Amino acid sequence: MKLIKINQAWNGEDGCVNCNIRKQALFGDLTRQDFDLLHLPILELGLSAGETLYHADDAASYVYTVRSGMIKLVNFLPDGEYRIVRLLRPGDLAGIEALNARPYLNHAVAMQKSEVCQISLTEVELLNEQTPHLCKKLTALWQQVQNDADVWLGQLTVGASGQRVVRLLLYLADTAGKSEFVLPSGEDMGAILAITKETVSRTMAELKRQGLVQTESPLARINYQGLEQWLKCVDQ
Amino acid sequence: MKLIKINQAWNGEDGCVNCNIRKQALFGDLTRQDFDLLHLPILELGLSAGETLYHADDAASYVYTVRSGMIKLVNFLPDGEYRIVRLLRPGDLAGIEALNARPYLNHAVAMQKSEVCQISLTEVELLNEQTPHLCKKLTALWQQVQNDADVWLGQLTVGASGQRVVRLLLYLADTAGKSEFVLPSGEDMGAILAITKETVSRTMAELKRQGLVQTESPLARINYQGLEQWLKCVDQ
DNA sequence: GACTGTCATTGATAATTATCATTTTGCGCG
DNA sequence: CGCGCAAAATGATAATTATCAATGACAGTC
Repeated sequence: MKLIKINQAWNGEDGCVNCNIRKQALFGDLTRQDFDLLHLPILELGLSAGETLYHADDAASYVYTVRSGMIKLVNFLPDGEYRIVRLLRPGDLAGIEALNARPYLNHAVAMQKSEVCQISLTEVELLNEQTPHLCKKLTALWQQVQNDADVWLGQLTVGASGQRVVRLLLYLADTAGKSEFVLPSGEDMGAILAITKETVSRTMAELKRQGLVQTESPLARINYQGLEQWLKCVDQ
Repeated sequence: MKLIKINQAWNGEDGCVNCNIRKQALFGDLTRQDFDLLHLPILELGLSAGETLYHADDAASYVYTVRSGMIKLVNFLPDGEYRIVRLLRPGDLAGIEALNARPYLNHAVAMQKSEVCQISLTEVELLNEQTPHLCKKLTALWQQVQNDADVWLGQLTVGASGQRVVRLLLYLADTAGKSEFVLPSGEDMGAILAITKETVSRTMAELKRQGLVQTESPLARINYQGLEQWLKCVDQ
């Protein structure tokens, strides 16, 4: 984990005011005056792929706004297996459950080179008392948590393995905003879909053979409509 | 759905002040003064088993605090199958996602005879602006959403069918606070665990044979520690 | 009390997926 | 440029689970 820079929260060309994802993120609704209430500068951190942002049950002091890349939230099972319960994209907030002095629920690990802003929990709680602008955004971020859980439970852990893989590809394309995106490792895809990496590999191979997916090193490009069609046709 | 009574929010013997689950519920932290800000009385509704509280995508005007019984949140899949994504117990809030003018995400259906309090969304939003006491509770309720999603994704949709059934039984005992509770139908258990009702039935039969579970009409009594042991031993 | 529909149970079989083993590929690093 | 490691791909087999079908239990109704 590497310190990239320190933002003087509002001012300066690298301040929040110029942040390209601020609108969607925690501080999206704050005014100039609100920012003046912040006591500490905001640290921006760089993570390389595989690096851990925090561990479950860590005493939590920060939440993190994802600026770029992708962070996975991981649960470890008693038997050593692991399961990915959520993927965080730019604009998402990691560690939101730490509000009200709760521990982190999961491990947060970067899946790619990523950047996050580290925000002190006490600052968030103070701000939340002194301005009403944070509350709405927090609610929206909580709704996002529920939304994601809904997709996970309703689509990604149901049905045949092929359907799950295809739905995941569509989901990744949706969140990336385009049909080209960084493809998670086979093991990670398995941990998301609750199937083995071998089954993932076989399904991906089949989809490539059908020309619906192309991979190039870490990137995948998918035929979005083709995969949607595939979902409808198969249904088996 | 049947109107049971109308609570004058604070006053009276049937008011919120005397509610046995208020401490954990949405209004748990409100003061006498806060209640005076409420304009409308609170309706208490009775649901019989199988009755629908609201549908996904309904224009949402209310949230509901569960007072007794159990409510399931259901998603329907394109192919007609359904999936239960959460179970709501006394103290839980149904329709929390409707804050900020969002539609309901799921269908809410009573699994047993249940009672809920109907709370107007506009009242919640007004209260939230005028007193800080609601915000903390709301956060706690959101955390509960995430917590449940975590359990669902991390334990109930992973591993062999037997493990899933056992983990669900332990979960139901935990939320009921005792080892005796109303057992969902086989189909519902399947919809929670993403397995078929037949597989559920076979597993339950085996557990009964081993004396770890007893059923009596709608109730089940489990040997909690025995099932925990079973989980450890099996691991297969 | 017979009827009827719903739900649970159980069996037989087919399909799917996990597991284990092996080979291949790709990539970082000296 | 090759070495070595890790991840992916692939094959063979076993185990699990879904599916289909039939039966049994039970509650509500006329």
